[in-house]
Amino acid sequence: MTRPTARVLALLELLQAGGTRTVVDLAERLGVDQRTVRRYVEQLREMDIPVDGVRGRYGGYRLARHYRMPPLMLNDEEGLAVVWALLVNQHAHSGPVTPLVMETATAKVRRVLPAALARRIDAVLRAVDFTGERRPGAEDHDDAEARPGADEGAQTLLGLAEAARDQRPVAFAYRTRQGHAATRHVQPHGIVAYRNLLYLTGFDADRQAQRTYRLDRMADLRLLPGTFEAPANIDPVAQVLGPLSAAPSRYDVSVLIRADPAYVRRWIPETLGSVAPASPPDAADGHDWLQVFLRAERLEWVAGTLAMLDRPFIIQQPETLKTVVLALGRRLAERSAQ
Amino acid sequence: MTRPTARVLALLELLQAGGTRTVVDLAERLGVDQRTVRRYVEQLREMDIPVDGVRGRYGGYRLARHYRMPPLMLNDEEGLAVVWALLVNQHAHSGPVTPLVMETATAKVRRVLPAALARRIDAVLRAVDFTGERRPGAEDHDDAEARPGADEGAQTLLGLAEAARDQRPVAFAYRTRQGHAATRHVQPHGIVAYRNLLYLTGFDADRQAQRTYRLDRMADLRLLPGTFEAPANIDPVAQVLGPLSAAPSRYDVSVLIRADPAYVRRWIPETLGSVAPASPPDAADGHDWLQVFLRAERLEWVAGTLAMLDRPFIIQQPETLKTVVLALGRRLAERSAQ
DNA sequence: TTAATACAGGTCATATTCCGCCCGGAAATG
DNA sequence: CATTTCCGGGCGGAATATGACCTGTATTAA
Repeated sequence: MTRPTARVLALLELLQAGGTRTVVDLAERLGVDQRTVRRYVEQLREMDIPVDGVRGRYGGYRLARHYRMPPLMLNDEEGLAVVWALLVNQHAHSGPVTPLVMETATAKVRRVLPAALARRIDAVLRAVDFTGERRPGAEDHDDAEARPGADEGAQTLLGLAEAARDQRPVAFAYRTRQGHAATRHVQPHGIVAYRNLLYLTGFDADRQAQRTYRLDRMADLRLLPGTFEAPANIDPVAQVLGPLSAAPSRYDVSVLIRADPAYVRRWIPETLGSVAPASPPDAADGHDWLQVFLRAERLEWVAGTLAMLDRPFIIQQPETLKTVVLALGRRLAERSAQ
Repeated sequence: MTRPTARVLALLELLQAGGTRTVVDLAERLGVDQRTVRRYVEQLREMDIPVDGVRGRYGGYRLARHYRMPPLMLNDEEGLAVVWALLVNQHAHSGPVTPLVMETATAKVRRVLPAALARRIDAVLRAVDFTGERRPGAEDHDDAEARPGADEGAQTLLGLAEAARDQRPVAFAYRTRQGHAATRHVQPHGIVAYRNLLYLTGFDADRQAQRTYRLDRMADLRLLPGTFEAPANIDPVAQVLGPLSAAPSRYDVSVLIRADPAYVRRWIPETLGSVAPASPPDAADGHDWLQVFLRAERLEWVAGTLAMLDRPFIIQQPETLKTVVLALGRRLAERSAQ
């Protein structure tokens, strides 16, 4: 019992006995100074063990009653669902928490599962190999970028959600795309999960306008005093998806493509364009043609997609797209000749 | 985690996750020297915590099976991690269990969380909108297909994992790509999660050959009597990825591309090809060029990808690819003229 | 057999931490 | 109001933890 670690553990055991104990009492039993007992309590709290301090006469320290997880009565499928979900997320690393947290959470959950189920699930964990693939779908984002707020991701999400629910304005440091950091004052409306990223929509008090923010670019979230009135008709999803598909300097593209709808859909997600059967301009062959509308930031991307599809197409709009496709065709021809 | 005390307890937590861990692993996780980890183990042993040391290759430290520290409550981040993972999986519907099971599991987990945390997480669930996105990355599979075995997916996975661990042969009904159903007798070796699908690798007793099966096409899994000897060198991952990237009628493609590696990686996943910096053939500009090797089933796909990338490239191999790219370029030019 | 892996543990110089002892403060009780 | 109890800052010296380096040994694969 000469080591601090052992004493902290002993303190935990004392508290686990139940009831409320004063610092004086604890200090005597552990053979250390009262101040040291307080420091130990501090340590336990840092380990997320909820030690309540009751002030005043008849006060003392006590353990919050639900510091142990009650046994989770999950059946086989449910137990697997929980562990599996954690595992997949850990590998994909989407969402607001780090893989490390996923791991400790998995361990804790596993420990409260019924022994028989735990053993079965261990077999699964050992048998299954996850390929090292990254989750695709990051085309729209610069993923190379570091995530400085990754550790506090959970707190940011929890805090924003509560603020939105309670209609309380928030402030946070925001790193813009250019790397500048600045403080934003926002009335949070909703949070949208899209393509493995989280976005906050809200009303920017400084700019007096609706804005969208990426949660992984936020830091130092804090509540501001007061409340706000949430506007009636807000659609956070539309607000997030809108700018992504209908950006300021956008092109409305209209093309006919002779292909299978499902095939086309592999390259043009729903959020970017519509795909519908169409009758061809010349009545030669009566079907197979699709009318595709889409909005794009760059016509080069559209040209590339048309090339990737490698199906007959007819460009209707805009005229410029024809030039871009022609240019791409020439570049390809040229390069292939080398 | 700067305190020694906290680190010792953290080590205990790590060991409680189960399994055997090496000192190197533990030292990295705790951020201390290996010697220090050994000292920590010593401390735990002094506290009568039975830490077994397993020597030799595949050795490591492990907790004696009986010892169980009371499972601590999930903290904010961990609670969020569990619920979030379930939620994401529910929407993406990957893995072996149905969304309905996800839902009941989520409800049960939510109920054991401390009230304060449960309230915070409820706020998150209410605030976050999931866009209706399907998980991308399904290009290789026919996802439209129904999943008849979805309900028993969990049992199939659990059963196969146990069979693989215990080296017991199994039988199951298998629906082939053409829709035929037939019974297979297999010695299960490993399970691989790839692109949201699960694959079993094993030795087909009837065909006397290594085979790969999709778990979502299996039904009526049952154990067969007897055991089998698992071959020494099996690599389930390679066996699953092999046929996908190195198909029978394949092309070895070698190109130089002048672009950013991360940019190229968006279109060429790791499983399909390698990307490495290269010196250009003409020493004109000394950098920026990447040497890309990839294997493809169809050269048209390679040509489309080169078009999509829209960066300067030089085709090295195969000669045929030049023709294909040239043809694509001409088609594009032609179509854009209409 | 040899090589590789991984636990076991000694020693020593140097940080770092821990501890007890101050202190003033805040909250509950009566 | 006084009392009890938690709360936590600061300080200096003692105790401890740490990393670097080293030798040894058990186990397994080739």
